[in-house]
Amino acid sequence: MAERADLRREAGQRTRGGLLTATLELLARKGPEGLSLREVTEKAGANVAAVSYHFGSLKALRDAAVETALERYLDAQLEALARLTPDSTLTELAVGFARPMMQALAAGGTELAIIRTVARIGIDPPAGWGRLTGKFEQTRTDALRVLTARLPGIDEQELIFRTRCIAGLLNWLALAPIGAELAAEPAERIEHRLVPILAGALAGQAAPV
Amino acid sequence: MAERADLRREAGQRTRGGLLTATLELLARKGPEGLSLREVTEKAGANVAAVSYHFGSLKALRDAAVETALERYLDAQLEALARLTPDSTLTELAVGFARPMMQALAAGGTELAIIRTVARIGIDPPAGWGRLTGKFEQTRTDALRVLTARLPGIDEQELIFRTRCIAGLLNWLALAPIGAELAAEPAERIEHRLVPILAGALAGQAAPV
DNA sequence: AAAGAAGTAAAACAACTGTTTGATTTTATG
DNA sequence: CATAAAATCAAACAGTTGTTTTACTTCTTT
Repeated sequence: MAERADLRREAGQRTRGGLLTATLELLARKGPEGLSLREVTEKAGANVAAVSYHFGSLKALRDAAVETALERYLDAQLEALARLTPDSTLTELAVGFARPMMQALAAGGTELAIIRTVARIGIDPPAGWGRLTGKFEQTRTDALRVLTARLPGIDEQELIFRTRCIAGLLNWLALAPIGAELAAEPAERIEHRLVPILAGALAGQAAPV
Repeated sequence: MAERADLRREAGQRTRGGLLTATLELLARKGPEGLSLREVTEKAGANVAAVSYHFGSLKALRDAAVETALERYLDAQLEALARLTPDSTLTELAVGFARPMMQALAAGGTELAIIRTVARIGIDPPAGWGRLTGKFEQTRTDALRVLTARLPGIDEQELIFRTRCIAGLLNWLALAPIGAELAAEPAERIEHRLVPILAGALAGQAAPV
């Protein structure tokens, strides 16, 4: 029977998925280097051989988990940026960048694990971003459309740099203790505090006040 | 003879110091978790037992290296902030924060290793900052003096948060590839690009433009 | 010159790492 | 029901980890 075959496959995919989520959480906590085979399998309730069986190696499992995390985050990011129009403000752009990160920070659990992993690989990026390069660059062009309209006269290269700066700041908040402190507050208040900072960084401040 | 005794001690302190700087560079490259005993000793040209002999354990060596790095960086930071006066501008404050990090980024070598280590422990801070807590808080009060004067009407708690944000951004630049790209440019140009971003983040931008 | 402290060095230690093997169980299909 | 594929499991693999032990050299002091 075909349905029973699917059930069997589901059972197989269950330990496979368990390994992925366990890896995700450990990645977020200890980073790519600190990932241990026994830790992963114990957390997932699976045998050590399951990693070789389902993924081939621990490194392959790690890469798969990282790619999963990055794609989920990029999708959330692109969705938030899709609301931008040609005459969106810098503040709205900042919201588009901050919201996915902040929501995950407030949610905790797997969501938090994902953005932490994304932030970690922002420090030590894997050799090839593979098929996610497109989505990644898409976020940049989305941002650039608003920035060139709101900040004419500033070099496009410079605008890209500022975009990467605020992304870096958000990544830092995902990893460092200050982000955890921030996450204790209600989500809307987080955004209210953070967005002016991001928008200010994007706009820059040339003259001394 | 006393001079000969000193020479002997110098020989002892030489391998001790070699272990420290080797640890520093490896910490900067692989982080606190990725530190390996054999790697350290080979890089320092010392025997594995030297670590136990001089520091007691690898963890103790790591802590000693971290403390050394943090103190050197805090001293540089405090020196830069000491130039601030009651009527310094936000830009000058941003310079005070950015300059030590940027100079080290451009210098490379041990200087770079130090700020990378400092940035890493910003993510995973050791349990007790120990005797460095004072210097650490000093940087915050130095910044606060300028901020409260230039940005009246903003909550002091919020100003501290913004200070930590720009420090986080600088830490991110020390670790992530974007920082390495930035470091390829001449030092004065780096500052010229970075300071407006930091000052803008400190000032914030409340209303949509 | 003898005794002793300070530092170095090679080897062995148990505990861990990721991976593989072979047997066993579970499930789907004939 | 029988057969074969899919999945799980305990056990063992070789390699690495940090630490300790022991012997040895080097230098200082008496």
